[in-house]
Amino acid sequence: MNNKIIPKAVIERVPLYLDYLDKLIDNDNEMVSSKMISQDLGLGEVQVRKDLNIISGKGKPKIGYIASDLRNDLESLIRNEEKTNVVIIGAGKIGEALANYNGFKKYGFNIIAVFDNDLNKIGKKISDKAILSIDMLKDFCLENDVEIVMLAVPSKETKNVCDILKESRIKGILNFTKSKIDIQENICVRNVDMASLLIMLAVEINNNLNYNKGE
Amino acid sequence: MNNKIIPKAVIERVPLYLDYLDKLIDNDNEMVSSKMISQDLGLGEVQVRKDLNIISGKGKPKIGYIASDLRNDLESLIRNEEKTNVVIIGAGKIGEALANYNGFKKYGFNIIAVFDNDLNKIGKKISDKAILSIDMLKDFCLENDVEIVMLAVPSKETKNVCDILKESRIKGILNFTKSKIDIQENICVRNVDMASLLIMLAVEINNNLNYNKGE
DNA sequence: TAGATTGTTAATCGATTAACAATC
DNA sequence: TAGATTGTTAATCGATTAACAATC
Repeated sequence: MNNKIIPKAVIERVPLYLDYLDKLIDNDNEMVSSKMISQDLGLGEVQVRKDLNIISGKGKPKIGYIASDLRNDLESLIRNEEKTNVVIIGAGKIGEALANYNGFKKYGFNIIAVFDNDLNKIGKKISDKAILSIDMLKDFCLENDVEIVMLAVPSKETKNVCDILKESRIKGILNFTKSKIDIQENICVRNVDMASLLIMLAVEINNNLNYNKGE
Repeated sequence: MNNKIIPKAVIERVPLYLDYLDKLIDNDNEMVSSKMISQDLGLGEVQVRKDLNIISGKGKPKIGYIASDLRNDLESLIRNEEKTNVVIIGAGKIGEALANYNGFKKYGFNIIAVFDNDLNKIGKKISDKAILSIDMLKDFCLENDVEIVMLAVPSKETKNVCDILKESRIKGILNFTKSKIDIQENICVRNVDMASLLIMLAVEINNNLNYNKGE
């Protein structure tokens, strides 16, 4: 269907648009225009127009977009299936926070299990999600069509887990470990590192300060 | 001193370099070249050379960089003071995960307290850090020179907290809430949203798949 | 028709990459 | 000196913005 490749810069803004539309639809707004969105989100008007055109392209001059249609097009960008199955690997602090977080469901992400190798944790639950043994990871993924893995294990475990994942037919990894993921097999990887986020903020702050002090 | 403005794209790579140098120094390597770094991190050679030149500029032809000097220059990008004081606001799942995470210290970030408005939590501790009442937030920040705030409260609380923060002389906010932070006052904001990260990964996956199916 | 909003084409800006000159 | 690595200048690429034509 939609076989245009979507520029990376646009992808970064998809969650923003989705969220905005959700609120709009909740408030019973039927129509929406690029101008509205751009103003409310603080983005450029042309930028939004261009983004929406790439993503949906169903805008009508003078009228704008039908909010629910636009939402659908944004959503179909995220997944083809009814639901996207996700598992969390690592039942430590981060894994637990992820399992408890309930903002994923709304976008069709279904967290169906948590994996760990700690015998004290296996068998227990985190907010309704069973903690299973890493030994079952591969079979579980294959049987349940798991598409995405959130990886939150200690760094030294990363390699082992990745070896298992290679054979688990998953499509993407959200990597919360410090280790670089070295997987070919056409698996998408996005790294999330709390310390990095803090560092980037700090550098921006210092830049900002130096700049304001005058050149 | 270093009053060059550092491009955003370079800032994104600073944590990567820092981490790489840490490992290198741990293994007693004294010297390092752009080529080494670019190969190990999978980046372009010229890109690394240019980045390091902007960040440090102390490279010597034929020799390369002194690893520890380079590390220092990267670190001085992060902060001018000895330590950067940080507080966490919100002692929920995310706040807790952040407080427990101990990867911040290494880069000079000092998490000195957690704030919440839940009387059941105030007075307790999360891994050594006291949970204090939000009422004390402003004074605490002023007295302790808090530079950065990690904000992990329920969305509806965001506005209130921001009003307090405006008067707390902080310089940056790492925003884990869904709400847009509307603060002028020269405060840097970086938004972190778990759902967004997952969405971006999912879009990339679908893009990738469509692309591979041939145009 | 007139006005508002769309999509598109061209210009600008910033980041990456390629080519090369400088130097320990 | 020759070789390796640096920093810099110019070319390319991608994203944003500005200007405008198309249309409900």
